[in-house]
Amino acid sequence: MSEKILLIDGHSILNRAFYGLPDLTNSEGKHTGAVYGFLNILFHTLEEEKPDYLTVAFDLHAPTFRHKIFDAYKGTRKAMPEELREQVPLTKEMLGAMGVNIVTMEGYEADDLLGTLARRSEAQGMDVTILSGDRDLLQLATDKVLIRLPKTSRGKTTVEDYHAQEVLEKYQVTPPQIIELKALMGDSSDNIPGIPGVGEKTATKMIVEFGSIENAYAHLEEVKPNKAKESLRDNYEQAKLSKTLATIDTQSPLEFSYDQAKMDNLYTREAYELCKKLEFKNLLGRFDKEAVTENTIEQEFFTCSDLSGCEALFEKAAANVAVGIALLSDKDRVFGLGLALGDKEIYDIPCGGLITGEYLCGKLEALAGKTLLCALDVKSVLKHVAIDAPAHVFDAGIAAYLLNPLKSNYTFDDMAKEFLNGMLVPSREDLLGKASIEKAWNDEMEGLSVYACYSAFVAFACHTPMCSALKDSGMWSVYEEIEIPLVFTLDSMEKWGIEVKGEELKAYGERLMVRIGELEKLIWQQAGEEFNINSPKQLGVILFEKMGIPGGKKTKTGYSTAADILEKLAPEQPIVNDILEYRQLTKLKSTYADGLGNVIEKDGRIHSTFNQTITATGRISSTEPNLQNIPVRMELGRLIRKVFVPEEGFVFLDADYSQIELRVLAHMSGDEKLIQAYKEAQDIHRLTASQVFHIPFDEVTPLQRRNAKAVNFGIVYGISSFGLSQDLSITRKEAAEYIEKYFETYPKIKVFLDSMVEEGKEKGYVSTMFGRRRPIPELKSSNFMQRSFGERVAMNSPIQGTAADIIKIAMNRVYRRMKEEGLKSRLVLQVHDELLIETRKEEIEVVSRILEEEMKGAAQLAVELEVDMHQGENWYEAK
DNA sequence: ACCCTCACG
DNA sequence: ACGTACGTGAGGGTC
Repeated sequence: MSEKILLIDGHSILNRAFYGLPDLTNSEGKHTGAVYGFLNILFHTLEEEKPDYLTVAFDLHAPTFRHKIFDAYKGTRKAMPEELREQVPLTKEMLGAMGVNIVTMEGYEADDLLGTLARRSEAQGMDVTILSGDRDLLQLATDKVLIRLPKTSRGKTTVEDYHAQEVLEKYQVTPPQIIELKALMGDSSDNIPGIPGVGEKTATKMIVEFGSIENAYAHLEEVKPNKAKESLRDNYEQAKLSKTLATIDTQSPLEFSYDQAKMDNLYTREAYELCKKLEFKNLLGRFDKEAVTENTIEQEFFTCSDLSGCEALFEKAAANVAVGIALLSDKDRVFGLGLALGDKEIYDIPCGGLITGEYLCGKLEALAGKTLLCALDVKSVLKHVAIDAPAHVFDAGIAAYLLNPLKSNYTFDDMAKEFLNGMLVPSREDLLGKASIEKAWNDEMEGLSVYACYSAFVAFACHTPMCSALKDSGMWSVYEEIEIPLVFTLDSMEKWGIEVKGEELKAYGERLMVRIGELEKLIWQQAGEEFNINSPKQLGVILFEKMGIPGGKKTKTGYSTAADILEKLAPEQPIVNDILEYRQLTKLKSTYADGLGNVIEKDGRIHSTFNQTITATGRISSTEPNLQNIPVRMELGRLIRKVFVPEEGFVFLDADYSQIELRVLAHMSGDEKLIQAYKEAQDIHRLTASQVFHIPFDEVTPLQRRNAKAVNFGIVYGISSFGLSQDLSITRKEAAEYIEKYFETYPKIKVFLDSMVEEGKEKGYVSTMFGRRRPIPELKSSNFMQRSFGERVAMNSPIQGTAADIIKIAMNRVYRRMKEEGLKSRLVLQVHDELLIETRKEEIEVVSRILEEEMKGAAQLAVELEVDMHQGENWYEAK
């Protein structure tokens, strides 16, 4: 078999990669997308071609022979965006690091070098493959010279392959005749003039018939159509010039050594380091770890699988100030442990033989009092390891969340990059793909032990820098006094769960189903056809086209059929009311009756997960299932709460803060009038109405009260006249007047809200009373919408976040007191301003007192924190 | 995977 | 002129 050489048109492939792929930047802000794309194309081609020699040709900036014969020639000088230009040297550096042969020559374009090498190699009996994005190269195709043109569209790369035969098939001309075509048609990107009035069709016809421009000129009378004939006659000299310009010089005096072009291992240590620097993590997997990672942390990873070794490790760990731990586990099993004792002592301890999950957890429990246990997610560790001492743990996930609550997840690779001096480590997905821990364990995936080691190491190594960052930003107390104790409070709530009567839930669902069936028939009847009522698309067509209900488009994808829109549009239409009822019932059925039924565990209870690192403001969230959005506003939905019941011998005590956010606002703004209002009245909305509209308290109409209430809400949300007008179905002007009057009544509130926006713009973040921060990058946006959003967020977050801080403090205190006082009652749910306690009947009085004391006493505000409390045999009654 | 709708605070 | 109230999660439809 003959040898093969792969020749690459450097600039042209780089161009393809730049325009075909989304741009990337590394954390230093360097543009790297084109380099990355180039390498991907290179690697793929190498895998397909398996060449013996490899060379990449680049243009130089110096003028070429073409410029000498034609002033206007552009060639490689066409404008290149700065983002791409700066990637050229980077690509060359990368190719250099991989030992790839690069050729350039003054006075010649890359095309000429490729052509020269193609002809020389062909003459030596080699097969040649040229990789380029430029169709001009097709003139070089022969039986032995393959031109490959990668095309990227919509992220997918396909390659067109051309030997001489394929050129003939596609263009009806031979490869050398491609030059004739280009000379006739011209090429605006190279500034090759071509001849006027001749496009692809005419040019092809001419060359197919006459073979060349010269021969066509010789038979000028036969050239058709007339326009082309005249143009060729008038522009013959120009056409010949264009031909010279378009011809690739295959005889350039290039000095070339096949020795240097010989394929060798590209995956060198230098290339690896550069890939790391540029953060091409997906490419790192291509490198042979053993050969390139001599100086990386993975060298310090060891597996310990014998009991005596394990004992020694834990003994050593106990002497440390801190250790990193990563418990490999799922909900009910432990598979192993990652343990980091230092930067150079990182172990994974898989379960097996005498090392059982119980053994490891017992060891960790014993270790907890002696050394600080650092983990990425302490709550998940608590599921297996009985620790109840906040002072014994460090939670890197929570620290990272406080330092930037806007991220969607907190992974160890991100933490390493951010807190360990840009250290690049493989991500969980790099190591395990999409596999769960259980699957990775069962499949004996290699990455699992590496995953354990990295997790433990990053948690360990981040401890010091994260603590410093928390202290520097004034969030240490939020971390230490609120969030870390909360880990244990939430863990306890998750473990207890809440009892749900499955049978009653089922019966409720069946009752809904009867009415849903009726409504479905009714709706279909009125529509005159059967359709999927749950499909907003189909429903839109029925309502707004078939039935001709007036109403415009509202969403990006079509008609809006949201409840508030339908209510405003056609409150009188029977079908609309039926649809709204249908929607309500199907929601109750699918999300609540069925949804909750599916997550009742064997103990008859639902164990939701309370997530501590999700929200931007500091609230917690609840998932699988979400127990923070159980219906309450509508009676039918509210009935679902009857299936949430306490265990035998217990009752529910439900305690909720009364208007906590508005009280927080009163405190933070220091507005005397609002503070005074809270000291005087129970009905703050009525009082607001009376003060804002200058009416005696007793004469406030229900409508005025409703309006005042909406304004109060609006203030907390970061007031805008548009939002308020939407909510109250009034004009924007009227809404603006309400707001203005409100601010006249409570002037310090305006001052406060403005100051929050100001502070946000200045510092880039706003803070709660307790120092929790929320960054607001949108405030710097040049986009009006974005910036306005940022302003509303700046007004809302300190209020919502402070309320979140307060209830978290209360939860921790309630939890601690019930524990310390040896009570059997337990906290089971938190719904932002509400706590639900499953209370032992004989403890009702003491727990009520604890709730009231700790909730009211969680913060000292200028206004009282008022708490409403109810007792019941189920959640419905207790609310 | 993304949108729409709707449940809660 | 832009086109929204703040914060969430789940289910169903659509592509």
